[in-house]
Amino acid sequence: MDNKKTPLYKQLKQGIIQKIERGELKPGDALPPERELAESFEMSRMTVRQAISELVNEYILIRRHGSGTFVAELKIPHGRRLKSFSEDMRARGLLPGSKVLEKTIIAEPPASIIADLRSEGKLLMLKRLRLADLYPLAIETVMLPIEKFNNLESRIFENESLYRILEDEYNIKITKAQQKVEVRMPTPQESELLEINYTVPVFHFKQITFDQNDEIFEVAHSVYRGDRYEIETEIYS
Amino acid sequence: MDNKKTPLYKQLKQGIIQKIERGELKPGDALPPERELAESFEMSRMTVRQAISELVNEYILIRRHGSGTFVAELKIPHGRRLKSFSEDMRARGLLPGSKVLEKTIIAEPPASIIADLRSEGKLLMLKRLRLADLYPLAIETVMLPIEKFNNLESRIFENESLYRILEDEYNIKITKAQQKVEVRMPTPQESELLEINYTVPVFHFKQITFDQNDEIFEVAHSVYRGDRYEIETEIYS
DNA sequence: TTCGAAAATTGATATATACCAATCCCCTTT
DNA sequence: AAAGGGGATTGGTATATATCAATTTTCGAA
Repeated sequence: MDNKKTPLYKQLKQGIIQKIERGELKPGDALPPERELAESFEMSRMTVRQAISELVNEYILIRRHGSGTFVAELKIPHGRRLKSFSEDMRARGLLPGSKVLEKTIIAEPPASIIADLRSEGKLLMLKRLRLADLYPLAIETVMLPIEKFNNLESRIFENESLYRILEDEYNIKITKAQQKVEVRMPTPQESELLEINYTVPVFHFKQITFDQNDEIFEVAHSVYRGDRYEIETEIYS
Repeated sequence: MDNKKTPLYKQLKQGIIQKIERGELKPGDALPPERELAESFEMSRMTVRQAISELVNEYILIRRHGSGTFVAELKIPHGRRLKSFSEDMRARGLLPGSKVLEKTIIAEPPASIIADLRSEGKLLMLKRLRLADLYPLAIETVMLPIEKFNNLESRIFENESLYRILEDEYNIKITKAQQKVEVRMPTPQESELLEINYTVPVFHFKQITFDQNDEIFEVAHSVYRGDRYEIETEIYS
């Protein structure tokens, strides 16, 4: 993990996230004190603080002055916070997982995708089976304009959050998404991958995601099992 | 401004916010470079960065490496407004309609509703078929604690907005709602009322609605045809 | 004039240090 | 055993400095 390209504080951040996702750190657990982390990872306390600060901003950790830093309790849905699959699962107390089904470069994207992305270049298509507690929950197909994300395909591994890679490696901050949700019956291929009977309906999410410059950087289609998933939202007038 | 109690970086943060609010800094405008701010406000650059970092996290400023720091473009306040069925239909260019199926007083509400409403009294149950351009689109079941709404049952007529009655006659203002959305197959009764084949899946919305005092005043269940309805949302992080 | 390389500018990462402030915890006193 | 005081622990604020990396600007060569 001593990659010279990735900043130190991001490496620490990743390490902490992994410990949480592996269950080595559970909600309510205390992190080692900042001074201790600094010493054991051989970095300055300021650098440790930068890693922790970002995690606090993402509601993953909580700081208590004089007391310590703790893994955040799983909470009621964060209003309408935009969540990645991993965050969503964690918030529901489930272990997120992922299995890459397809990773392809599409030279000539279909017209509907071009219209959504407002760009005509080549696409990276990433199709993943999403797991919750090791059982299939969703099929997610993400399409990204390849020219914006150099060498992205080689950085994608199983069980790693795509959004985190985009944020940490390409400095993309997700700010907004437009989403349409339909309900329909699964295709034969979908019901096989999701391991459901053909009589179980599915959610079909169609999402367009915007970065901090209000540019579209992703079009995603997700198909969720209707028998094991429900949407929770809080709406304001 | 040299208040010894408030941290330096917060003072700077406040100052920047005020300049934006007064219009001295407009969306798209560049802030002075960090080194310059540090010098003119007589603080270290790290302190300046802390102030700016918090504003970046709040999407008030945007940093561009090598270029500068800028005031963020205005966000659209809220993508997800709480809409009544009528508003929702009109926004989609459809003519809303309504047909009362049942209007009953329930003396002994089921446990699940008591838990949601946090009140044990009698309920008014109102079950309506919702129409879009005169065709059935949804079945909506609303439950209200009768003691809060004296004589409400006699004021409900066809094709009148329940929310409007509550607001005008009982001074209830809707502020917030929690919603869960499931997908499932319709019951025989539902498919008959909605005039759909038994193979067409439906959305099932379960909503708890809060008034201006954060008190729950309504529990609603709605079943929407999956072949003629889709959810559209805009999500922010 | 146009292209491209070099320089300047600006934010990003990282270290070392100092002291303040809230909380915790142990030990003394009652 | 309970209450209180006071030091130890832990996060919070602030400075000074150095170097890297992305972008913009400048300016010379073609």
